[in-house]
This record gives sequence, C-alpha cells and structure tokens, in this order.
Amino acid sequence: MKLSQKAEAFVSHFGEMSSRWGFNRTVGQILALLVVRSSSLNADEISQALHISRGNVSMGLKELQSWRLIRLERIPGDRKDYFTTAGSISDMARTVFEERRKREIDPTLSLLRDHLLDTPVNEEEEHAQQQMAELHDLLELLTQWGAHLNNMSAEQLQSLMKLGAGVSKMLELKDKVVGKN
Amino acid sequence: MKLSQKAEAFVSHFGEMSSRWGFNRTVGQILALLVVRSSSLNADEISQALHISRGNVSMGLKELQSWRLIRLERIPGDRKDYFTTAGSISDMARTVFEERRKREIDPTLSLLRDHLLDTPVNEEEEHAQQQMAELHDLLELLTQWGAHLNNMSAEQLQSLMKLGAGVSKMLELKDKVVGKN
DNA sequence: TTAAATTTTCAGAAATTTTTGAAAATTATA
DNA sequence: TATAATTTTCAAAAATTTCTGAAAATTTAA
Repeated sequence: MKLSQKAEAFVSHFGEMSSRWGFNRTVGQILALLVVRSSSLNADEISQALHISRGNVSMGLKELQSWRLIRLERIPGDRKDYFTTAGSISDMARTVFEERRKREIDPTLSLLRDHLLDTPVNEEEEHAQQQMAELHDLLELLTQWGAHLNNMSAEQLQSLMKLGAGVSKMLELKDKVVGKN
Repeated sequence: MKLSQKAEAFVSHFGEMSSRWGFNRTVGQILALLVVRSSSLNADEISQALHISRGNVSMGLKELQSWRLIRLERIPGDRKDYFTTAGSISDMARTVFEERRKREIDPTLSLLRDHLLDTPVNEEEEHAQQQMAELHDLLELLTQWGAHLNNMSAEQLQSLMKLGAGVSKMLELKDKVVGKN
C-alpha cells in the first residue's frame, strides 16, 4: 500500500483541513484515502498507508460510519472488513451537509425556540429576544434552503446555477406579475 | 455587568457550540455577549461578565475583529475601547460565510486546481483525478451559489425561499421553453 | 514631556483532544 | 467446541489548544 506523490499530498491536505471541517486529522486522512483509492481497503492497509496505529484507524472508521460517509464491504474468502466511500462525491457532500446541520444548527435552533417562548421583562431582555428571533429566523431560512437544495438533482442544481444572477431578475418579474407577496 | 438568566444561557450555549463553528469557547462567548447586549462593552466588562482573564479577552476581541464580526467604538471622555457587533445578525452571517469560505474552501480549491493540471500516468491516478475533478466542480458550484445568495437582499432571499419547491418546477418550465441548457 | 490608564504580548500552566498499544471482546474457521 | 484472526476498547502518553497573569508596549491626558 504505497501512495503516489499526488495521493499523498491530497490526503495530507485533507488531514490539515479536517479540523476546520469538523473532524480530526486522522478521520480526515482516512476519508481522503478512501476517496482517492479506487478499491476498498482494510484497516491494516489504512494503518500502514497513513502511519497511524491500528486502534486509531478503528476509531476513525467508526466515526466515519457514524457520519454515514463510508460503508463496510466483505470480500469472499477474506476475514477482514473492507471499507469504501458511501457513494459519489456529491452524495457525500449531501450527507456532510445534513450531518453538520444536525450537529451545528439544530441544537441552537432548539435553544432559541425555547427562549423565544418567554416574555421579556425589561428593555435589555427585549433587545436580547429581538436578536435571538432574528438569528432563529435566519437559521430556519438557511436550513430550509439547504433541505431544498439537497433534494434537487445535480442537474437541477447546475441548471439553477447557470441561471445565476438571473434568479434575482426572475424574482422581480414574478413579483411584478403575481404582486409583491 | 450582570447577565440575566437567559443571556447567561445563550452565551454559554454559544460557548459550547463555538468549536463546531470554527472558533474557541471564549471567542464564541464574547460574540454571543455582544450580540445579546444592546450597548457596547469594554474589555473589563467582558472579562467580568464571562469570568475570563483580561488577556484572553484581548485575544478574543482581536480574533473577532479579524473575522470582521465586531467593531471598536470610542466613547467621548472615556479612554477605554468599546466593542459592538458589526451590523445585524444577517450582516454577520454573511461575513461568517465569506470568511469560512476563505478558510475552509479556498485552500482546497487551490490544491485541487494544481493537481488537475497534471496528467495521470496510470489507472489509479486516473481515478484519483476523476474524484478530485468532481470535488473541485462541486466546491466551485457551492462557492458560486454562496456568492449569489450573499449578494441577494434579505427580502429577495425570503422571496426565493417562499418559492420553495416551486423552484424546481420553474426550472423544468424554463428547460421546456428555452430547451435543455 | 511625564505619568497614569489601557491594551497587547507571550511564557508557562491548565485543559482538552488525539494517539498509541496492549488487553479484552468479538467473529470466523477448522 | 477450541483456536486463530480480527476488531474494539480504553488507560495512559503525547500533542495540541486554550487560558492566565504579569511584564512590556502603547495610548491618552495632564
């Protein structure tokens, strides 16, 4: 299991970026490795390729499974577990979005909703609640957007994208025709 | 500088979430505090309110300034620096998106572009490059999307959102009329 | 100027996260 | 079943990140 120069660089870059993307270095490297290799790999191969301990690989694989980014495969006549990415790059992107929404947005939305039930008792709380309401509405808008985009096919997305700035124009038109909501 | 029960909870939640959002606990708490308070605060007030050292506050404020999320204000007759959030919640959200794109996406896009210039020398590299190309195109699509959305007014966004699933329908219609892209 | 007020820096301490590797648990085969 | 192969767990070590607080630097006012 030797990595080409290029694969090496890709994997290592992913390792560096991974903390910004919500997982730790090893997890990022394992994922990058599986993305870049065409065949599935077992834990020992991963351990060797990345120079990390067997136990660490085991934990990393579990984490990636909890993200639903990789899947286990068995090869007949081989006792080892083999792993590959779960779907195409864009499948994985969708999964990451959904999973990050759950971890990064949902808890905050839920907290905000709770707070918005209370009645503010003074100026200061009035202002606080105002801000929280704004944040709440924004996060909700974003998650709904995300859900819509997630449900669109890659082609539709492309198509919408090509419309580009035209989207705004189209909206104006619609507003003119239908009447500003 | 005493915080209400509610403000306290909000600030503390932000502190917990902040590592998932790309900054450390103190930075998250300082931001939350400034979001929730209606008047600007100086470093000592922040330090007291959050029970963190003066030096830590100084570093946190610098970090938040580098994110362009807060701005400094001077109060006539007072030597201290005072800080408030830079704009509304949605202004800040735009800034965070842009800043995160710079930190989380741009470096990867640039690495991928480099790799895509090379010619693969075997099956394995062929596959690797295929994957990288897919990732590259996806990231580019996403950043373009982000840029568009960022340029739209809050009202336009709302309006587009209200269209909801209708967007796809509209696209189909457009494809029918204009001919598939 | 000078001195007081304020902010910043940064070395070391504390806290947190990641990693290792050996033992325990599980799974597959004979 | 017994045993060999494999995976998982987890305590302790290593690495990294965050935080403190005192000293240095900067800014402001007298």
